[in-house]
Amino acid sequence: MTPELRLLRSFVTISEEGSLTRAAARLHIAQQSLSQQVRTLEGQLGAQLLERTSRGVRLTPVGAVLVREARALLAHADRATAIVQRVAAGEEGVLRVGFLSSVANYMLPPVVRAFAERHPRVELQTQEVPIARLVAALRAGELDAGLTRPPLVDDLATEGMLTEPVAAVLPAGHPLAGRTELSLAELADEPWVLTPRASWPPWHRLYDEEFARAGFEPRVVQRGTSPQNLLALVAAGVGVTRLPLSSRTLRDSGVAFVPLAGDVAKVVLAWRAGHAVPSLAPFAAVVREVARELDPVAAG
Amino acid sequence: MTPELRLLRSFVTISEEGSLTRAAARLHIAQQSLSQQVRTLEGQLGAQLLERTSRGVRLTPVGAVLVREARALLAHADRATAIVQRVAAGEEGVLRVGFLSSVANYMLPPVVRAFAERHPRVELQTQEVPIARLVAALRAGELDAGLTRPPLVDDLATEGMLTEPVAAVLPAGHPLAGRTELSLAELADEPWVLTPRASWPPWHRLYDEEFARAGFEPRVVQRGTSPQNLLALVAAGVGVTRLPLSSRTLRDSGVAFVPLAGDVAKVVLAWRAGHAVPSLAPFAAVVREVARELDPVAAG
DNA sequence: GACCGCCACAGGCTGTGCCTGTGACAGCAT
DNA sequence: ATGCTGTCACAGGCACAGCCTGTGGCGGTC
Repeated sequence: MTPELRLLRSFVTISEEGSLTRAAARLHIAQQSLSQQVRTLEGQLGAQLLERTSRGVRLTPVGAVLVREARALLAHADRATAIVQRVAAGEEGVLRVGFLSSVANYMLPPVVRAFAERHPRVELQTQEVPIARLVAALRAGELDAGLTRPPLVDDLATEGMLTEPVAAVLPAGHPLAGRTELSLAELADEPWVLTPRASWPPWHRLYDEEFARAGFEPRVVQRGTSPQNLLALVAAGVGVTRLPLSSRTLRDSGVAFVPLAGDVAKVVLAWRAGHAVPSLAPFAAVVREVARELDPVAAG
Repeated sequence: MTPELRLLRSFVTISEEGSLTRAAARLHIAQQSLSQQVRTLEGQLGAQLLERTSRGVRLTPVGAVLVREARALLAHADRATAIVQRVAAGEEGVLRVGFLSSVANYMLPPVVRAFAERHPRVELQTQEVPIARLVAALRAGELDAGLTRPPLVDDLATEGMLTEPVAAVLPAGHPLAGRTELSLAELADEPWVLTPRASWPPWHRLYDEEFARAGFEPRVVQRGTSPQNLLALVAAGVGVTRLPLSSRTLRDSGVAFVPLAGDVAKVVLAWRAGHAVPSLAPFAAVVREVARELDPVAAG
């Protein structure tokens, strides 16, 4: 029968004090209770642990071994609870974060670097995932958080991290490519390339509203599944599209980015509502900070 | 606050069963009690450990870490109690045994060999010590046992291990050296060499009685502190002495051993009364066995 | 829509483990 | 010698931790 840690702790104290009376005082219990604890311990281990004298107690050989083992075990227990508490505090463990391509391209490197510096004991596992898979993985608990773009779904909680300008993307030689700014309405008659509606319906419902507000319904000549894909189609002259200005870095030739006046895109941190893992809070703090550095005005 | 092992054991069971109800059944307690234990655990660690669903429970990330740590800790605890119990059973540990010279010369090697074979996990520390130091070391707890010769003192417990013949030891050319047997009385007029009375008074009081029974008081011409010493004096022709027959092996020239009819010497295992260490019992068993092999008739 | 299995809440009981009071014993000083 | 002071052990009483039973809400399933 394995004794409880409490009994072991008492016994170690007794061995340190060499006296039940003094040990009891240190443990804030009565000497009689401690005497009883020792008897329990001796019963559980089936061996005499103390030699009782009229001037205190002395360890028997078995008692000495028990003290040695108990010390090690108690130290182990303290270490174990410390680990658990660090994990609970989000200071240690694993955090799995999915990034949307159009967010990863400029936020992933600084976020990873800053987080590794701030929280070296947390292993940050990142991956670039399409929106539908990201949402599914969050819901299934396969990812702990995602840096993505709204709108999402009700059962995911979100926190806005960044608001950034949106640009029209035109083939390099397009008549409007030289403009410093455009309104969406000016692109009413252009052929459009957009992502497939099925890739993430909530986005497309938002697009529908925005196009409707601009007074037209875009003529979609082709669908592309990723920003890179869309940029390639634009560069090939298939049509125009609309992307966050930061997507500029994804392609350096054949396309022109012209800011769309008043048009903004948000980046949010998303996680399963009610299932925030402990290290999510520190992570969110780091992302907020990185966002501030990327654009001190627009962040938040 | 460090949880008790009982709570950790319960939690590991819960993680194995994935359900409070089933785990409670396995632990032979009510589901409600187990639920309460988990709440206690969560309170002590300051973190949610389980995700309660309508179809069981699932570990939170912190809970998973706790299970991992708890498993390791519980295994450690089991190992520790096993060690203590082995020590308590005398199957492991250290045993310090003092041997008298006149016992060590023929018993130490077979005892050490047999004990090492029988109890490989007990470290047997042996040393050859004069009788007075042996008794003092036993009383002080510096030795756990001694293989020695009676009489000793009241506060040492003893168990007879061997009874062996005693011989007169004569210089090689002595007129009686050719005899196959002698009585003590026949040596009444010889010059004697014996150990100093102060080396161990109880022995000398016994010698006094025995010499008195033989009808004389020996004329001691010189004192020698060890069997080897006495043998050297006899070989030098200084006088005769009396030793266990087994002391023959201590010197192979210049002396003759002639058995003394009816005279026997005992070897006893001695230890501090009431302070027998656990591995003493196995040790005594081995000594008994070795004694039987040394002399199947006289042992005991 | 009723049933079944899950977990949580509430209240009562029991036994573990605490306390106080007391005794035996050894060492020490008077 | 004889009390005095320290030690630990024994015995009895009490309180609360931790168990039980009864009950309710909630999701999934038939």
